[in-house]
Amino acid sequence: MPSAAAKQEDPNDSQPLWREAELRAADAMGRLMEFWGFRRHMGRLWTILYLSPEPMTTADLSETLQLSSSAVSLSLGELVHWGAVRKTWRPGERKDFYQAESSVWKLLRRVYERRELNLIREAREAFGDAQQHIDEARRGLGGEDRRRLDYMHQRLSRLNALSKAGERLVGLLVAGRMINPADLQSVEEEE
Amino acid sequence: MPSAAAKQEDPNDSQPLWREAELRAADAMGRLMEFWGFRRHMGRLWTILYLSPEPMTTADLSETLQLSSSAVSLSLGELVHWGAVRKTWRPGERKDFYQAESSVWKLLRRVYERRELNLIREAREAFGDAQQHIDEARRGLGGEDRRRLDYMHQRLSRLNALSKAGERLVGLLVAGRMINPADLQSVEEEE
DNA sequence: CAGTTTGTTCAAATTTTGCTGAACAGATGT
DNA sequence: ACATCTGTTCAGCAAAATTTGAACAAACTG
Repeated sequence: MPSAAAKQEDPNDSQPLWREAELRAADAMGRLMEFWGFRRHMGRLWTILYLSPEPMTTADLSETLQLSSSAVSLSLGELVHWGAVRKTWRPGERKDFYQAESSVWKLLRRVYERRELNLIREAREAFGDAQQHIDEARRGLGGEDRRRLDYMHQRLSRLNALSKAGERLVGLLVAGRMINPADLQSVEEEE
Repeated sequence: MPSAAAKQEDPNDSQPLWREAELRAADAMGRLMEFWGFRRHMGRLWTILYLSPEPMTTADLSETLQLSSSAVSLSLGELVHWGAVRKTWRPGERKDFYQAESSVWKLLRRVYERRELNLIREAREAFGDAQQHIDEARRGLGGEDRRRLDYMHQRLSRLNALSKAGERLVGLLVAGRMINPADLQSVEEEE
C-alpha cells in the first residue's frame, strides 16, 4: 500500500501541497506575458524561479512545469537574453543553475526600452515618410484632389505628433521619471 | 492606347500617386496594433478611414486594402466594438458608411480601461489566491519546508503589491491624471 | 582518450490562427 | 411577394507558430 505520509519527493502523484498554488501563480504570469507578446512559458518559468529560494536547474523546471527540455532551453534562453533570469553555478555541480532577476521594475523598464520604444519609433518614421510623400504629391494640385491631400497631410502630422508624444512618454517611463511618486506607493524593490 | 490623364478611378493599375504613401502609413499602424494584441487589419482599416476626409464604405475599404469582404466585416466590426470607428449613413444610400474616431487619446484610454485593467486585475487575484493558499499550507510546519513557504509567501506578496501598483498606474492613465502635463506637449485633440 | 552528462539546434508534427468563398439573413424597393 | 442589394457567419483551407524527440555539440570525468 502507498505510504500516505511521504513528505515530498514521490515520483508522480504526491506533489507537495503548495505546488498547485505555485502553478496557479505561474499560469497567471504566463497569461500576462503571453498577452504582452512573449512566449507564455517565459512567464511561467520566471515565476517558478522567482518563488524559489534556491536557484534551480533545467531539470527541476522541466519537471515542475512538465515541459520538454527543449522548450525549457528555448524559453529560458530568451529570459536570460532579456535579463529576466541569470545563470549561476554551484561548486562541484556540472549543471547550470538559474535564478530570477527579482527587480520586476527594472525588468519592465528594460522591456519598454528595448521593445516598445523601437516599435513606436519605427511607426513614427513611417508616418513621417508618408507625410513627406503626400506633401510632395500635393504641390501644384488644386481642387478636390488638393483638398484631399491637404487633409491627409494634416492627419499624418497628427499621427506623427502622437507617436512623438508616445515616444516621450515611454522614454520617461524608462528613465523612471514618468510617475508622480505621490501617486503610487513605493515601486522600489528589495533586490 | 491608354489615356494617361485618367483622374483616379481606373480599374486596376493606375492608383492615385498618394495611395502608396497612405498604405505605408496604414501598414505601420497595422504593425503597431498587431504587436499590441489586435488584428493587424484593424490598424490598417482604421488608418485608411482616419486619413479619408469622407466616410467610406466596406467596398471602398475592401478595394483599397485588397481584402475580402468577410475580412473587412470582421475587423471593422471589432473596431466598432472598440469605439474606434463609427457607422454613419447617407440619405438615399443603402450602404453603411464608416468613419474613424479621431481622438486617438480617447481610444487609448478606452483600450487600457477595458483590456489591460482587467488583465492585471485577474493576475492580481491569482497572486492573492496563491498567497492565501501558501499561507494556510505553512501553518504548523517547521524547518526547511517552513522556510520555503515563508519565502514563497513573501514573494507572492511582492507580486501582489506590484500588480496593485500596476493597476493603479493604468487607472491613473485612464483617468488622464498620470502624465505630468509639463512633460508632454499637448496630447489633447481637435476631435 | 572514451564515455557521460548537460545544453542547444533542427526538422517534423501538431496545434492555432487567419483568410476566403459561399451560404445565410435582413432590409429595401418594385 | 419577389428580386436585389448589403452585411454577417461559417466551414474548410492555408499559413504560421509551438512543441517535441532526436541529432548534435560542448564540457567534464575517470
